[in-house]
Amino acid sequence: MSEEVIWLRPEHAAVGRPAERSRAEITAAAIGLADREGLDAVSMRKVAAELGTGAASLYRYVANRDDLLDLMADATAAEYELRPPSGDPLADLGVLGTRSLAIMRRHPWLPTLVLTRSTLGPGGADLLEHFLTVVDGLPLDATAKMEGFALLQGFIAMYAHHEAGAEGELMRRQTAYLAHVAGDGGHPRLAAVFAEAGDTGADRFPGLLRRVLTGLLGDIGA
Amino acid sequence: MSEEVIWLRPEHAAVGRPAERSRAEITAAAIGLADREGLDAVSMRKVAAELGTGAASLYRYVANRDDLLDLMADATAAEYELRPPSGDPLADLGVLGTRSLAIMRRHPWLPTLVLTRSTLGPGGADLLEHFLTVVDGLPLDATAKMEGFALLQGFIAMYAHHEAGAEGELMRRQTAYLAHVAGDGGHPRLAAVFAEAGDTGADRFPGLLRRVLTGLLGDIGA
DNA sequence: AGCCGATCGGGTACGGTGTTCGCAAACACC
DNA sequence: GGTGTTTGCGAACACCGTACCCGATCGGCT
Repeated sequence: MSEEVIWLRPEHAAVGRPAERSRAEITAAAIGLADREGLDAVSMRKVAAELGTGAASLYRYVANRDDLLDLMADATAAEYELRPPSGDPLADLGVLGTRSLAIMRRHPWLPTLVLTRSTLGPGGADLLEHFLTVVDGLPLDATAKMEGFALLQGFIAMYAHHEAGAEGELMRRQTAYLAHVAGDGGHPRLAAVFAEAGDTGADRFPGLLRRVLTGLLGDIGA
Repeated sequence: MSEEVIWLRPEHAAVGRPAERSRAEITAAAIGLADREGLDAVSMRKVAAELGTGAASLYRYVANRDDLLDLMADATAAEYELRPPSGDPLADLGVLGTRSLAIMRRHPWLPTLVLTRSTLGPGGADLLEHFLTVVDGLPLDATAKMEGFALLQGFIAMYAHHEAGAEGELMRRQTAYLAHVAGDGGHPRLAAVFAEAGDTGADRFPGLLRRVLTGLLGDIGA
């Protein structure tokens, strides 16, 4: 029944009783739920309740929960506003990365999905095509371009993931522990880092993004 | 009860009935289970069964399942064989990254944990200290060094994660879909990538690692 | 107009999960 | 030897993803 990715399976059958809902509608409900209460709240029952129906009904639209997560992740790609390349790949990738971060800030659950199951649907494919267009002139082979795309997406997801958890309880505990270890005498460099501290509110993203990009492009066009 | 990270809580009480097991023993059982059957198989019941006891008993050693996952991830850091810096940071980071990849290949579940909850325990702290020692002479501020550590770990986890799933069913479906999209006429660059193909078995890791590292270190010392 | 074939809707049920509660058992110490 | 404290762990709870089944509902054909 589900031997292929969901986007290769027909959404509705051609004959029989017509469906009352659509994949898009269910995806929207799931995204709203995740935005409000986090990814763990996206259970089949809760999404179904959001639509005023029962959990079993969702399986008419989606083979399993992972399919739904894939739909959610791919749907966010519609929030890009892809512009034709300007001719300056580094600048274009900077803009692309910034947009990506903005989207992930809007959907705090997205980094987790990107990092653990990076599935590409129609939206992801369009995004990938755009990326390939931007890096078209660069002296990179096909594999390197694909690696670049994955690496860029992954890096931004990591940044957003970290940023989203920065104010959370887990991060508080982590720094508390590292501070503890830094004071045990056996980790002088770590202690030095804590001393230098300097958690100035400056946004580190642009600089980091540039570093990653220069690494990606093989230090051309800096 | 569990306001702090598990490594800041005493493993055993000083008085009363002595415990029959240890965190290390439980961690080892969980790691064995994960190595054999994957991370999803690491349920409290299954881990307990591995030790010939009941699920509830584990909660005397661990506050919840996430604590156990943190213990597992940190325990793998013991598999590093950290050597004193040679004076060539780029080379040292190269061997460090290679070791990291080897460990993640041994424990296919590790990348997921590193990517989603990058908690540092005693092992992670030692690793971080080692990293800081290696990059000590470089003209980077404290924040940049910490970012470099996170980025390096994250990148290697992504690589290992992708590599582990390369032969799997999900990846097969993904490429099947992308091939389908590449043939729809609307994604010429993607089609070009498929045409260039060239999935030669060459190991891409060393080159990729070098790229990421040069990006990290601000293109010094290449 | 009426039937028929096929799909949809969704209640119910199954097996599994993380976690809490409560109590009996086991030890260290006075 | 009693006592205080901790551990071991079966039972129970709430929730999860998912399979099954059957009545409801439609389009197309006769």
